[in-house]
Amino acid sequence: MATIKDIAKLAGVSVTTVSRALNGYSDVNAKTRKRIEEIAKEIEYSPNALARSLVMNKTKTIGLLVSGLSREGAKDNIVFDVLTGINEYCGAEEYDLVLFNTTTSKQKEKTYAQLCRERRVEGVIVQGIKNDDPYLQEIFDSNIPCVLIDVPVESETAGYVTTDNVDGLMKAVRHLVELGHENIAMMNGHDQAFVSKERFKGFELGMLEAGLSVRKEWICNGEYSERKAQEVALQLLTTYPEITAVVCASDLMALGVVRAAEELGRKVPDQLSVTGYDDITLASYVTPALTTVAQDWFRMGYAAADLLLSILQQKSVDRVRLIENELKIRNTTKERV
Amino acid sequence: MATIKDIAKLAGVSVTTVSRALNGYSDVNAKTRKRIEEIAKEIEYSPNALARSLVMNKTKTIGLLVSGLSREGAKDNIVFDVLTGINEYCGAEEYDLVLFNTTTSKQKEKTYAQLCRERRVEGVIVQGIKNDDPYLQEIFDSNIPCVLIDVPVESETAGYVTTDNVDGLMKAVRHLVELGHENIAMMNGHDQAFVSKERFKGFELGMLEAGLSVRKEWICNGEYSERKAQEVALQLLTTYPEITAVVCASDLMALGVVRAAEELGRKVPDQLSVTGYDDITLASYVTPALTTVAQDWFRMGYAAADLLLSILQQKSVDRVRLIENELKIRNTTKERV
DNA sequence: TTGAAAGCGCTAACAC
DNA sequence: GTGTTAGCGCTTTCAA
Repeated sequence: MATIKDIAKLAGVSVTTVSRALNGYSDVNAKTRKRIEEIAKEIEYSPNALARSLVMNKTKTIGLLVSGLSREGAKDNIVFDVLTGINEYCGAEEYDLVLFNTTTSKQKEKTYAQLCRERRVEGVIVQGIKNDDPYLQEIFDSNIPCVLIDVPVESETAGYVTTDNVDGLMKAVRHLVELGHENIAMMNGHDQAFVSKERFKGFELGMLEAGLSVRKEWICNGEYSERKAQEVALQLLTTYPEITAVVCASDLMALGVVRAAEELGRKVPDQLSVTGYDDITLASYVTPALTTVAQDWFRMGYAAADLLLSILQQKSVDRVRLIENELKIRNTTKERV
Repeated sequence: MATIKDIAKLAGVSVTTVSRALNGYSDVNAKTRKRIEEIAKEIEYSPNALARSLVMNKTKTIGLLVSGLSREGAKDNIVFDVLTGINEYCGAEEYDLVLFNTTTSKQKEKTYAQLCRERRVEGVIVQGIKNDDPYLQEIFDSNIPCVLIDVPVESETAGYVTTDNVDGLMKAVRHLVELGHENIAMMNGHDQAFVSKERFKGFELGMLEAGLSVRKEWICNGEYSERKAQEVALQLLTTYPEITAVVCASDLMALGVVRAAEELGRKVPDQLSVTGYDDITLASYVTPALTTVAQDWFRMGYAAADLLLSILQQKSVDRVRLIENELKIRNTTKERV
């Protein structure tokens, strides 16, 4: 593979001159530069990014730590959308992305900081990490520039992007209340997620606002899983048939709840209203189409990359980016009869 | 950031010894090794992969060239699934993945080979590239180890993974024929894809096998797009109401066809049978659930990584990997009335 | 405008 | 077992 040395030899100049010529420095004779450029093209020279990074101490690379990169993650297109957003922004800024490979088994061998330092990534975007992931503490402790999706971490070198989950869930509750519902249950995810807590807060606030009481037995955890939510909802709706609406913390769980209702012979939305959260692709394709709080995952990814690069450039920007959400009313919610 | 030099100084040995100790060579005194390892841990040393790669001429990195990494690609979870499969295999083999950023605008500035050589990736996996993409020729010409998904390229350094698309489509046709259909149309994708040609071949063969004639006017192109397919199908079914079944080259297009049928007041599957291809997540969630030819994208990604690493290790394995497909009979196909 | 030389952090002959 | 030395391909003082 051709190096600047080869070019230097062929052009009869020093490597210094070649380096300068190719990097667009002004103090190079026009003719020399031209000759060097020609030779470079001819011998198909491409700069060795490794060598350059080594000496410049900059890699133009950012790391991606993705927890949901598993077979299951395909159903909600969230991870994918975020990735696309990141990719879009980084592409424009000439940054490359490296996907860190972090199976749980591997986490024991290598710490987060090791992972980052080895590859000398300039910063990291973290997605889908749970509150109890050992890496999270490390992210806190290390001072590697980092942006998290939906996990609140703020520091000199870290920030996060999220949506207003409290408000998002309130929108869902309000909608249900407007439709006359009073016996509203909530299917939350699990406790290891920041967003779960926020969404629950939104539920409480929404109910409070409407003068409705929150019944503890009507709050369940579906582990963000369709199957689990279905199971739990079956139980819930059997025990408390007076429930007329269920707000869910994810679309997948909402799908599970709808299924449970069907199992019990309760038509959605006529005999049960259900709302989701996320607006995954499935939400609008399924029958009945899900009423849900839409999050723009692409924009979140895009914003995350933007924020990270700002941090890298030492810009003193706000460390948190809030992306808007929006209630999409479709066919799983209806007036209480 | 700590280097082996630092360790060497602290341990009072040479950098060579440190290097050897940390890399598990046998010719290091046990005590020396222990001391070195302790110091390394203490000062939080992590090896600089850049420096190592530079001298070893091996990066343990493979490049990913993904065309469908766009907002649209989220609907079919194909890209994501393949990525997951690749990630899974590479993780186990300690390879990292770098996502090449290739917006079309950027392709003009940087050639494929440049992209790869700059980052010194050991090999590349290419997904979603169209026949008319300028990069494809470059992939041919360069001798960078490469594995393509669904594009037949075979050489010393290149291979591909695909499914038997001819057979896959024949399965769909056979199924329809068994249900008594004779007036079968095909909604193909576009001409820039290898798989389109194969699937069309399968259609012809399937029809031939059943003693049915292929009518040219009944073959259309939906550009692998839901909307376009719907548009085209509307036209087709209006002009030729005698058509009782449509086989599609993708699920998304099948969805479009179903929609077109609905528009025309024709119930699927009662008054029109439709088959898809891919078995994307939507396929089984939509109502009616799509009868489709399932491809295991995860396995394809996994196999691609496996094949690429084999090529890298100079193994003289077969350059093509064929993954099985399977007809999933669901609710968009029914006996002709 | 150009070149010599040093050095980024690491590995690997080779010598001791 | 351990150290010396050279060198991977590049950028960057500093001097000419």
